[in-house]
Amino acid sequence: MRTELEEAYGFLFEKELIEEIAKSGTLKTVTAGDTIIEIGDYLTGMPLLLKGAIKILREDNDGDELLLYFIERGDTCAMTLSCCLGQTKSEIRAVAETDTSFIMIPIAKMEEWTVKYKTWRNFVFESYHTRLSEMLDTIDTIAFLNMDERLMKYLQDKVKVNGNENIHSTHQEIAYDLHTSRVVVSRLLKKLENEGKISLKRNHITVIDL
Amino acid sequence: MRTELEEAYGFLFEKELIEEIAKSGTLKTVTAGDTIIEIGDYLTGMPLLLKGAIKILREDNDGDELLLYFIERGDTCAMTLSCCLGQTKSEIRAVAETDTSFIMIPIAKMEEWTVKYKTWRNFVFESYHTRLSEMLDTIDTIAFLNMDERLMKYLQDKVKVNGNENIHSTHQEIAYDLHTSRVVVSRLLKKLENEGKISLKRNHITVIDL
DNA sequence: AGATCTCTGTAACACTTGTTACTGTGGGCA
DNA sequence: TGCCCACAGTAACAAGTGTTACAGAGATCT
Repeated sequence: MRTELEEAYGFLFEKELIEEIAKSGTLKTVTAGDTIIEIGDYLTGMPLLLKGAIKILREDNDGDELLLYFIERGDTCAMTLSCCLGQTKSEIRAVAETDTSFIMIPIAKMEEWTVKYKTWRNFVFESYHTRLSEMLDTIDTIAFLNMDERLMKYLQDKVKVNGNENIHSTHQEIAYDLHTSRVVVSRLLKKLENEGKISLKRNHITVIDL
Repeated sequence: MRTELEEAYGFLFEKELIEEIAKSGTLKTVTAGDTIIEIGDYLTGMPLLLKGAIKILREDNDGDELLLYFIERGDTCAMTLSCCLGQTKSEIRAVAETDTSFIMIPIAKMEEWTVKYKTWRNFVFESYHTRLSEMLDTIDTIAFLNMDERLMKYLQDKVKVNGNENIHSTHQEIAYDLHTSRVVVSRLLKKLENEGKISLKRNHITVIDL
């Protein structure tokens, strides 16, 4: 854990803070597909991502889902942060996109470090900033783009966070993330394939050139 | 200014902090319709709303607009906050919804107070929290609701921030905020009128019961 | 191999939203 | 008063997306 912590956050935090994090935090490891946070959960801490990627989902009253964004190494979930500080329930679901490891920081420490370490304070503010930007980006996407463009963006993001042009998803899974129907996804994927941008196989999409 | 400051923030901040705010901040007054922040602006400070309401808009590359949310008394714009701290350009436009007055806080003070006053720190975090919630709400709205439901929500919000059931807007203005076309708005408004929920006059909508 | 199940492809249709075009109307102004 | 202009109402159509239904293809299990 110590090595990974240094690797992902060493350039951000001073030695003593890394030390404190290592001491107070608990290492968690989850495998792809695991639900890390469920909507309505009370959060006991805030996660610092060491390895892997997490996808953050929103759900409406009818159980319809929508992918908000991905979180990667070096990120924390400001939504979580926000929930911790406000002692409110989580408004989002977090699911491991890949095999993932992260450190859980107890709430109490967060406040303490905010006063004690400037680097931590900056990190927290920076996290809020990137999270707000990410949310703006999400809004742009759903407000200004058509479904075919959203799908392309989705595939690009998938390739990026997985570090692999091969996407192992069914059309139905993609449909959930984009909050549309399987048929629509199949239709648009087929179009992309005909344009030579991707290649389709069962349970498996290969991105060629988007 | 002092009185209004006490009124809006007295229950949040201690005497000394209010004092400091009054000393360092500059009072600004704008009239309905004025643009306060333009996309791409570098921000020199962060606004604390005293009176009135501000609407926050997003714009895409084609110049298409979308209303994100309203800010009211006691709020600050976390987006601004975020920009200030990150020293980045504004990603949003802020337009006075009503006649509005606010205090501009210089960036330097923000950092200082963050360390010095717990109440200020909490306020900043709280602002981020409410802003993230607001953004989530916006995402829910555009992702999960149909245009007729979005329109109803919009009218309700308008009534709330203006404190008046009479809305002085043209259909075109509403269409801009909702990122749709004038014809669509007219169509849906007419439907709402037929359902007895609103009454329509030229340049003027009265909300009866939504 | 055959049975079964999940995933994908496709057609046909419905619904919502956006577009174009035209009409009428209310209000201000010469 | 009459003209003009911005605003609102409406129809007809286009485009995008969602829904239903069904067929076939690929994987898995016995």
